[in-house]
Amino acid sequence: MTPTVDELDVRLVELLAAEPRIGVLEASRRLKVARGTVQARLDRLVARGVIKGFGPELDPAALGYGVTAFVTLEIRQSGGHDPVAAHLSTIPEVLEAYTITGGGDLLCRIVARSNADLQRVIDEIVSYDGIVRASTLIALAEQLPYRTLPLVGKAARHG
Amino acid sequence: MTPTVDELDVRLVELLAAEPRIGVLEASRRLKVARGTVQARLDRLVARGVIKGFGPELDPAALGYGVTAFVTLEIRQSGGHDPVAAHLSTIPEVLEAYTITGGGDLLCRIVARSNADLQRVIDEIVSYDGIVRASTLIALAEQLPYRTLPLVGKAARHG
DNA sequence: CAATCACTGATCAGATTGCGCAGAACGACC
DNA sequence: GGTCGTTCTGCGCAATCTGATCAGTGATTG
Repeated sequence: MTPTVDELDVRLVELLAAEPRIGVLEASRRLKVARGTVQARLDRLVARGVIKGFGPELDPAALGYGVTAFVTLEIRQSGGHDPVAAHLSTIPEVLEAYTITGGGDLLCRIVARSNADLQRVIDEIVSYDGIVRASTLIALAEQLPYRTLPLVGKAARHG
Repeated sequence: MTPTVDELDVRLVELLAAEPRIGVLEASRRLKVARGTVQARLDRLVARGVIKGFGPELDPAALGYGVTAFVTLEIRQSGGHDPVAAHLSTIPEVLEAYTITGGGDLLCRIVARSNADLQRVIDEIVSYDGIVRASTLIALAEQLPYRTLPLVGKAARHG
């Protein structure tokens, strides 16, 4: 299988990650390649889905949501996950949710304005009928902020 | 406390999230405000930290890392978390890590190319001296992809 | 060998950016 | 009521960037 990305792609992605606001032209200068090349590479990366988008990254903490928690939900067997996911999607504080191994449960990441507010959010979550139980882990500190850059380098080296 | 964001900020952020590649000028046309306003709002949002950046969002799955898992690490008491975090940061497959309530443990999100590869990653993680135990939850499906947009709207309404 | 593909370096018109400025609207304050 | 500070507007300019295209070149492949 052809490597998904090559060395130039990696340099391009890293450059864009470091200085997102530079344009294609500037990027081509930094990378010492023709502008068309950068344009083509970018298009290809987006087309392949390696780059999902360039949307603004929002910081919940800066919006006042300083408390992060991980909640494991136990689902009632009947009904399945989809209705539950639909319910979760209506709650803004639920940032993401995954089904995980171990009895058809869900793991979701939620945020809140305070510990008291966290209680409110959890109550809102468990208010749904199909949810049997919720167990919460509060995140105390972010030891390693979300990142994907090292992965690109590895993917390129791996081939 | 002054609301972190107002209604115009929300519309701006939502617009940028929907179509990240449009420029300031186009955004000002869509929002029916002056270009300078959009520029000022954007600068302010970035300065406040609400917008952390515009970097490319990478999809691990498109890079061949289709398996996601959440690993809870039990840390040896002495030594603290920092050395462990440093160790984790050297492993590209570890995308993020949080300290969580419940005995000084760590929760981290990792990815791998396959279940077999997952074993390799976990081995690499636990190879570190300060880690006593690791328990893994494999993500079966992404019920709710990571999102923060609804939160902005809520933050604005809340005031 | 010929075809295919990616990269280069260049051109072009049109659009966008960064920047500054004067005026108007708004709320806060005295 | 008057004044100030802030924000938004609408405008203009020079400089830059974009999207598109084209011919030439080197590498790879069948």
